[in-house]
Amino acid sequence: MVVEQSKKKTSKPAVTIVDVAALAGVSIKTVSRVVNSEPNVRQSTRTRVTQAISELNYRPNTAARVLSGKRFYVIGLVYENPNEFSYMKDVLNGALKACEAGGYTLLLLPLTLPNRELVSEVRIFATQSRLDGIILPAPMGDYSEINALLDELEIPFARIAPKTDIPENISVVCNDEEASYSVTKFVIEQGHTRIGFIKGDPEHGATEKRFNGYKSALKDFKLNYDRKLVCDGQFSFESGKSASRKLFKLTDRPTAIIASNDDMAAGTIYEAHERGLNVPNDLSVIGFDDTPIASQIWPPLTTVRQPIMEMAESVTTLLIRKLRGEKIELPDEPFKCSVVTRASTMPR
Amino acid sequence: MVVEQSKKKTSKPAVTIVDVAALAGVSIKTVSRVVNSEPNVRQSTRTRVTQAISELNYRPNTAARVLSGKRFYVIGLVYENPNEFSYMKDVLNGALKACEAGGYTLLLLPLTLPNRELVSEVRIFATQSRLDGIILPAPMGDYSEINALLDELEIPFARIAPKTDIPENISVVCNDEEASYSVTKFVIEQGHTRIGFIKGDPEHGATEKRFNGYKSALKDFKLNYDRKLVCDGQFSFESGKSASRKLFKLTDRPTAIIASNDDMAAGTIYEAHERGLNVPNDLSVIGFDDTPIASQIWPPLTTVRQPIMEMAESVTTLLIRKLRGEKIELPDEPFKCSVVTRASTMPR
DNA sequence: TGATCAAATGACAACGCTGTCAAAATAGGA
DNA sequence: TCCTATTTTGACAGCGTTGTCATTTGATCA
Repeated sequence: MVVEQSKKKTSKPAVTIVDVAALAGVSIKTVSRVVNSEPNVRQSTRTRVTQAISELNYRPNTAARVLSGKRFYVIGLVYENPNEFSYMKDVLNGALKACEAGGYTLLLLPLTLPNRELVSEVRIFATQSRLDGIILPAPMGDYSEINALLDELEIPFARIAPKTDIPENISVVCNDEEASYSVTKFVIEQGHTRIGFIKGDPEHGATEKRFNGYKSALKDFKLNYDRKLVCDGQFSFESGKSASRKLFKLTDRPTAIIASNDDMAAGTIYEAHERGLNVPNDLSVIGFDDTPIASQIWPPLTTVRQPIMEMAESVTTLLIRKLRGEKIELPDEPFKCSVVTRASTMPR
Repeated sequence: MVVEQSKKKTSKPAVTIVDVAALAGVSIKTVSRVVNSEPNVRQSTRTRVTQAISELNYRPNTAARVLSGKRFYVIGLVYENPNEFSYMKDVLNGALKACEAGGYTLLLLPLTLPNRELVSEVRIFATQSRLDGIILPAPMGDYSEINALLDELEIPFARIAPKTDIPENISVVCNDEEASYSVTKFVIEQGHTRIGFIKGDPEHGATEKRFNGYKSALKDFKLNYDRKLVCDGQFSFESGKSASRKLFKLTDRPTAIIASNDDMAAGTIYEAHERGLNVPNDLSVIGFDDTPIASQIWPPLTTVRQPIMEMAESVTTLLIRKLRGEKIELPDEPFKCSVVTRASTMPR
């Protein structure tokens, strides 16, 4: 018995707009109108076309759309390629979700900072990749050269957690200051009076807000603001180590340290171990962001969780809507952070 | 005062194949031949065209190519969306680099495991996203249903660190077994004789190899293989905690524990802290992968570094070459891992 | 009832490239 | 030198969609 092996590429003849038009009994242009939610199509016609589309399981050919129209159906995500990816992981997942829902493709441009080629890298990306819009997670949203460049190229962009304000620009923020206030209040209520604070990278929008929350909580609870208790950091583990080292050297050292993110808090705990300080008995430590490391070190960190993924999804959706020419209204309420209490803090 | 808003999009007239053809004094088809490295173009002609291309800074319009030809210039990356992203971050960066170099776009499909919709999710992705090939990082490369599906759809795929072997299939591995042997040998030479081992997720190809390296080192150095010293894990922090908990309960508990990845090693250290065991004085702990957490916990982990990014880049490049129809030869040498010694281990 | 106007629909070119196939150029051999 | 075989090049038709503009339909009003 001879078995005939088919070598032919079983190319299923993809469903095109022509098939839909034929089934619905209209012209392809009308199908196009329905697909793109354009006006001036009678409701009955629209229904007929919609039915044909779902019956045939039709999906527009992106290449043809791009070639014909002036959109690319691509959104770029320009980000600092971090050592610790958890923040970006959430951004990525949120943006991906929104892109998928909106029929867009997400294109990535990881960058290393600091970077003197920053603007030209973004320029090449923006011009060569044929994209419609760009998402700028912190701290990318605060480089005025990049903003100016994208304005020049007339590429709409949206920002996550920016520091600066740009009128009309799409952005999402969360209530960093309020959250920082809450967590500081929590520490104060646990009886601490000498509370150290490690600031983040000054490029990030969150840095100042978190610091302000700390200060106003101190003020409200009538605690002295001691400048010696505040150190600069850059959000990195290493910077957390060196900042906390300074704090430990103080004659009257703090009994609690609030670090502006989890990596720096981890650095603080590391350094405490090195000096034989027990966390939380000798020192309470607080972080921000609730990254995986927060629950994987010992002791696990009391920290502040931000809904990054939701923020990224929301801002991407807004950008897509804008690209579609829809009327959008910028969100007025910031997203809400929440305090996560774990074993790195205890009453004094 | 009325401000007139310009609505015009300053559309720069993109360079097309026609422009190049005109400048080079040939037909567009010949330009196409040169761009696609097709044969049967005289060297002198080829040079002329190449010059025109670089002079005009011409880049082919992907949409037009896709619409016209039968390639999509898209590669999919199907991965398990992990809690700890560092492995995937390296995979992502490597794949991105190769895609950029090869003129391909990378499309992401994060999946949650276990997932009963696994195959249908991949099917939708593969059929609806119009892609040419797929990268499957571990453990995605070892689901035979997915392999079968992609074969059925005739979509070439390449795998990173697979467990199983598929003839002709593109894949990269590293010398896990050898590395595991080395690190076990290192621990033995430090004087440890009771060495615990926490296995990884059985779905991962690395799991068995790492375990085998441990066993053969014990054998070569005439140490007893004690089954009670071996626990199962799933590569997660939590599984590391519960596995080490079992090991700590043994009457003759191990003085060193090798965990099959850093997360489980971190879990082991966490659990040691909880029980008042000092690492490394009372217990040496070893991880695998050299993820960020390895150097951010206290004590920092002795671990094994894998060149994931290079592996991902290499396998992606191979896939692209295959898609281009080039003759490729599968790598015969595995990538090399290296032992990174830090403070979580000490001589006994 | 017809005239007028807006809404709904359709015909068709264009987008930039590759595949097909025919034509031109070149090489090789008698 | 001419003829044939081979290499090199070009003309042109799609690919599936959207934009433009013309045409048809339907609604409104005199």
